[in-house]
Amino acid sequence: MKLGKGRPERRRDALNRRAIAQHALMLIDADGLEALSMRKLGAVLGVEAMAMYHHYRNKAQLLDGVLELLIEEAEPPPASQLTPLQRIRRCFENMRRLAIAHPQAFVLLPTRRFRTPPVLEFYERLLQNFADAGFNAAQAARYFRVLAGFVTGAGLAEIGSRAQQPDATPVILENFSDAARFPRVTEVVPHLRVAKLEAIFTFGLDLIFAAMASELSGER
Amino acid sequence: MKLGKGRPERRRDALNRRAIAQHALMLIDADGLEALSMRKLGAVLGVEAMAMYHHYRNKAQLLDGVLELLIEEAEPPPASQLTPLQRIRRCFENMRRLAIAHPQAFVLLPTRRFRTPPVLEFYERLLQNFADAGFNAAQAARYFRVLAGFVTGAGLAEIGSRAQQPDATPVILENFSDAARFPRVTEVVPHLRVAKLEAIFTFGLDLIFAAMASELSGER
DNA sequence: ACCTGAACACCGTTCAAGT
DNA sequence: ACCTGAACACCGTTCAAGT
Repeated sequence: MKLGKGRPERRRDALNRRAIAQHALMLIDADGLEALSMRKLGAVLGVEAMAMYHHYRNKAQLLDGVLELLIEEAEPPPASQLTPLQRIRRCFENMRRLAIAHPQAFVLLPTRRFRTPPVLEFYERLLQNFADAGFNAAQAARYFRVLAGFVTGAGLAEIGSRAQQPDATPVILENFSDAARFPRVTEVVPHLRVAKLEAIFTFGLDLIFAAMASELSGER
Repeated sequence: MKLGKGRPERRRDALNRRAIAQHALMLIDADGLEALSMRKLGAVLGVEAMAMYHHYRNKAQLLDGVLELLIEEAEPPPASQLTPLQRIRRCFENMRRLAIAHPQAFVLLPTRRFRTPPVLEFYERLLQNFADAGFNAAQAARYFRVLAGFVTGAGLAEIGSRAQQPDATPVILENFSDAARFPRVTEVVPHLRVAKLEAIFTFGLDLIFAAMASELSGER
């Protein structure tokens, strides 16, 4: 039977790399990175676990596929919009949003190396904005590293704050006696509540971008 | 038989929380966080896997025990030494050293919440230095978050760079044709080699500490 | 080319039992 | 109190086989 009328559908739209990665991300969002298994993923996709090995060499490469989906959401605005510095800032603000939107998957961003073409293409576009802004390669490397370090580190910390209650802090103070035992922690913790984290993130970005702007204007 | 002469030794010095965590850290350092298993850890300690459950409720709490060992190595200098700002800086420089000394375990620092007493005590001592420097609680929260974010994020990135070759970069450019395809990445990557990372880290810390000093001197 | 199914060598954790 | 040993419900991945 060729392309006849009532020909049975190919499983469910056939498997492909992107669909597999998308469902993996959904499972991670729902149950956490550790809970992702090839078997559960297969069950969600209506397929045996081993079917995925035709599309990804192993689980590590599947996680690289998930990373590709994440960085898509951090894409800087096109070169036709805003100034280069503003585009760079948008990109890193998008990364913070990523931490909030995918708290369980976000750790892939700072822990997996950039190795697949889509991720390298993203990196290329981001670095082009540094060149457009007027930075040479050494300056771009410095500020990229400082920005990426701050944004990913702050993102992970913010995830810790948001993990449990909506107004949680990254520190767990169990009972009231802790106020006497940890007075400095007790007074600082209210200032690290979820509602205050965006202002702190902005504060950190302002600090770094002020240095970038002043370097570009030759004030150093 | 009570305390007689030739009484057989208690297994091997008896198990305790610290010894278990220390051997867990050794296994993580050797084979990675994912490779740590209760069974392998038991084998190293000459004991069944289940013996550890008498000292830690589960594997997650064991990892909190490993975190306690890590933060010991980041301890700020005592209040009798240096200025408060210098003591804070030393503490975060120690954290970077931690990333290099324990690259496979370092991710525990930004991903696990501060919940056990030894970790909270460390946090209390670190925050006391912010108070000593003259920061109020809101300022301490801001700069702590910015510093911790930058240091942990930069630490994770540096681990990626050091992962493979001694002069590796966090990006993998497979073949020469990539230079044409990713020109900006190609020119920036040499500036992110391992030998340059300490200078970039120092650059980032300088930037943040300059802002802290200027806020303290009332220039804002 | 794409998927299945059995098999291998592992996991964390429970429970009941030993001393 | 501290540890063992069997058992349960899982893992990632290999391999040979199906279509």
